[in-house]
Amino acid sequence: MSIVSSIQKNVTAGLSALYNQSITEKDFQINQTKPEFEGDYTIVMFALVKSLKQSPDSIGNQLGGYLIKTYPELFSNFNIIKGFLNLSVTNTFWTNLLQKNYANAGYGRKEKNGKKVMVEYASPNTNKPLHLGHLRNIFLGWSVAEIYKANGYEVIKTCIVNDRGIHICKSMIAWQKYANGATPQSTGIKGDHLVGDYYVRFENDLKAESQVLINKINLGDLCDFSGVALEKLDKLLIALTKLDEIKDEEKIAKLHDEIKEIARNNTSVMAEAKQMLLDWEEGKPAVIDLWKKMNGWVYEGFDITYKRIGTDFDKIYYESKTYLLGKYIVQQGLDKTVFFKKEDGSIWIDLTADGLDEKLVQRKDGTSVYITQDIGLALQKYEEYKIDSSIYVIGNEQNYHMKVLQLICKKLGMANADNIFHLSYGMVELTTGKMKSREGTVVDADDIVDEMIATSQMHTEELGKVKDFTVEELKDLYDTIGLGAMKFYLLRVDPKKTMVFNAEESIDFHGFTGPFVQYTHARIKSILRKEPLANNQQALTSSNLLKLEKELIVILEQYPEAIEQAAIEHNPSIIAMYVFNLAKTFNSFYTEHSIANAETGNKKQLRLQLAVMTANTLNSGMELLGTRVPERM
RNA sequence: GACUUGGUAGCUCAGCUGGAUAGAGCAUCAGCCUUCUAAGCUGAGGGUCAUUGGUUCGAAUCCAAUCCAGGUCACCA
Repeated sequence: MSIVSSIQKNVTAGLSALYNQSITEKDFQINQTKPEFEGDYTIVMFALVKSLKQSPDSIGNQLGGYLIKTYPELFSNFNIIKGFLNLSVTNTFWTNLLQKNYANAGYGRKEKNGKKVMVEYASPNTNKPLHLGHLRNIFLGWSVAEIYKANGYEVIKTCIVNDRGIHICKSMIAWQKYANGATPQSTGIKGDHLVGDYYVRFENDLKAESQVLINKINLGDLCDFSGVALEKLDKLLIALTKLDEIKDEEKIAKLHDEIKEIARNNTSVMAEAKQMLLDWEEGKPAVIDLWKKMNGWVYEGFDITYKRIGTDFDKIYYESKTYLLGKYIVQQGLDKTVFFKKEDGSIWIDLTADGLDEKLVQRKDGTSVYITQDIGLALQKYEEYKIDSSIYVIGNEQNYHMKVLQLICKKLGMANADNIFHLSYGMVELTTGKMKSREGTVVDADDIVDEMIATSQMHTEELGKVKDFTVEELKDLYDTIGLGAMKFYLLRVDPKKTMVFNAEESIDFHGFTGPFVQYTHARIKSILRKEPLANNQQALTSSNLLKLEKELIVILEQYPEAIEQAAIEHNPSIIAMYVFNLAKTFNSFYTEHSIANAETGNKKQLRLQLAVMTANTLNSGMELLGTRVPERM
């Protein structure tokens, strides 16, 4: 049990003994005492004044007196300042805590709780390489998985590959046109990048062709259009002439976007892509073969990246397989009247009673939409692994989609539908604005990883501390530091929030960064190589603890709580902040006090234990962030 | 327009289930390496917590309104 909960318990017991009133733990708060006051933990008396009908100081005095009398092994002293009861914890408590846990590598981690959770992350499309946004997603998913493991869950890491759809057809069309049979082998280009290049090629063609159409439309020439598209265009153009007078720029831009969309859909290249999608669904061998070939290149490319950044999956799902299950479930749901069919044959669910709209789950031509396969997959996950809960690491632009998905699962009677959790994370923006693939401002994952590793190499060489390392050891160290910096940078921010990626800041290895934490660890290991801690040490007599010694133990005591909180909030940044705080405190301690030349043998022993426990905890915490810590750097 | 998320130091972020004088890192300035790794440490300056009102012993935190910014509202995925 954490010290705060012990105090909570003791205070509740004390209050009921003193006042014969049942005060619960929610009726008062325990905070850490501010450094300018004496004491370790503070209880605010004001909250109790009303129910106990006494002055804050009087309650404080009685409660403080009771606590040190009743729990002398825990509390040594108290004082009251302006209604705040400050409690001092005995040195014995702190040294005992240190003695008990310093050598425990699993400190802070919980026993298995028998529950299974699935974490879905990464989930890329197979038409272009991974970018910075994917990295945030992947690091988050991995870290949350580790954090859940540390909390006693059995975790299954999974990934749904969006390998089917118009996007991959676009790459295929452009490849057929321009590639002359080029392959990753023949060009030396990583598979995912090669396929991505042809996707860009397609988009360029599409842009050029649609621009011609837009120009004609702007001149009032609609001869390229017919049917529904023509009708829509007519309406848009009329709306535009009206708005020109009002000068609502936002609305005008919106209308122009709609025109652009119609133009894009009316191009010959788009028609080719759509035809290819139909051919794919019909299973035309030539299309399927090409699809398999190009997807294969992408997977090879992804695998290289995954391996490099140290991520993997226990199970990979493919959309090309799950969509059929989705359609099957939609049929079943139709029989159960969860869904209903419209006259044109399309299938919908009515969510208006839940404050949402009607949502299409299957097109009139019988093909599945995005949510169809998600329904199938959600069910399949539960049936295949008998999981208790399911975490989806997906960007916040899909909040609505996930809300709908969860609701549908519930209506279909899925047992654990309430335990679907959407870990909704914010976009990664650049200092120059948003990343937009169409404008080529996307930061490529492989590039940025290269850059981070190169930077770590540069710094390491400049400092020249590991000149005796072998080539392999050096390479491993550069990877450890470069990736450590990268992961820490992306994980140190609350996942929910949009974050700004500052290229200059990201390669800074000082301050609130991964390398700072890694450095602290290496520093401790260096001491321990010279001053190994003997195993069979007698119990320490709890002499006076210095301020920084105690501060370190106090922070170490909070680690289990941090692990727990990180899981509750699905938030690795709690661990990042914790580990930084611990490293910072150790560094202050390190410069103030010598370990090797401590004043007494007893002190040396205590400080070595502190060093060992700090190193263990830094290692453990960084592991939860998917990051290694080096022995030397 | 509806729904939703955010606005805290020059920049990037903590703090938000109400508590004492609002914190880090970067950047700026001033110091510290013949003793355990200076990727470190110490100190200084830097704030109308978007604005206004309310709730109360006490508000960055809760409530309301307003302003600003992002996201969603597809028979795309």
